Amino acid sequence: MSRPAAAALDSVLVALAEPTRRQLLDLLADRGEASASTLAQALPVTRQAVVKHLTVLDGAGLVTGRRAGREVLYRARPERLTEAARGLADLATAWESRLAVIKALAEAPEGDPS
Amino acid sequence: MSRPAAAALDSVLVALAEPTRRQLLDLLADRGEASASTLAQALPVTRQAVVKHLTVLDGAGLVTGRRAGREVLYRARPERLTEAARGLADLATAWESRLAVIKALAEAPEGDPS
DNA sequence: GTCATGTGCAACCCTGGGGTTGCTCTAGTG
DNA sequence: CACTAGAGCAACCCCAGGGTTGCACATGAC
Repeated sequence: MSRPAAAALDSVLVALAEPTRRQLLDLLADRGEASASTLAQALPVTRQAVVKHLTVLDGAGLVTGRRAGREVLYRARPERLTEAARGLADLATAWESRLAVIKALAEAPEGDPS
Repeated sequence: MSRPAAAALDSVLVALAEPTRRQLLDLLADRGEASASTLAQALPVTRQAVVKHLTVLDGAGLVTGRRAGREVLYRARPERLTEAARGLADLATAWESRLAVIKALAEAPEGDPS
């Protein structure tokens, strides 16, 4: 069941790996909704750069945009973040069990009944 | 208390954003321990590339290496992943509460007592 | 001792993507 | 209507970092 989620997780991780994008999400969490132009004013980058980042974030599902008159307002989507967190947690669990198996085998009595 | 954790989270996210590194972690979870040379044989990249990735992963605390004779054996550290997952979950929660506040304000009666 | 295997370091190449500028187009405002 | 503020597009710059090759160094095997 986690197979299709892998790609989604990946895109979220890639999106979150960028400091500027993290900042953007932070700003959005603060303001609720904001346009690219507005967000750009709070950052040391151009509106265009912000737009690109928002595109990436949108691709990862971390953000949605809605048109309001002549501007586009974006807002954060915490659910996706939650899902990503769950994905990572699941991964961690999977690793742990795999490593546990290995450890068990290593500590098992030598005479293995092959 | 989550302030210093932010940097750690960032390094983990950056580390995990790389497909090859994800694969490396997967391999390590499978084998328990492995050297860079061994890991490189299972991937379409050079040992040097693997070494670089392992360095990054080590920097993020996702992996540890121990010297064993003339080779260095690495193994995954699921705990760090778990911590990262928690970090993301906390972030998500923070966003949600902030957005909830904003929404509440938006729906509040117009006559704000400024 | 010699040989083989594996690590460590350094220089280098090259693509991806973060960032910019410049322009056009659209939609509200006077 | 003319004017303005914001979105959208495209070309371009630049560098971080993923990947490579080549060689020197260390350690176990013979």
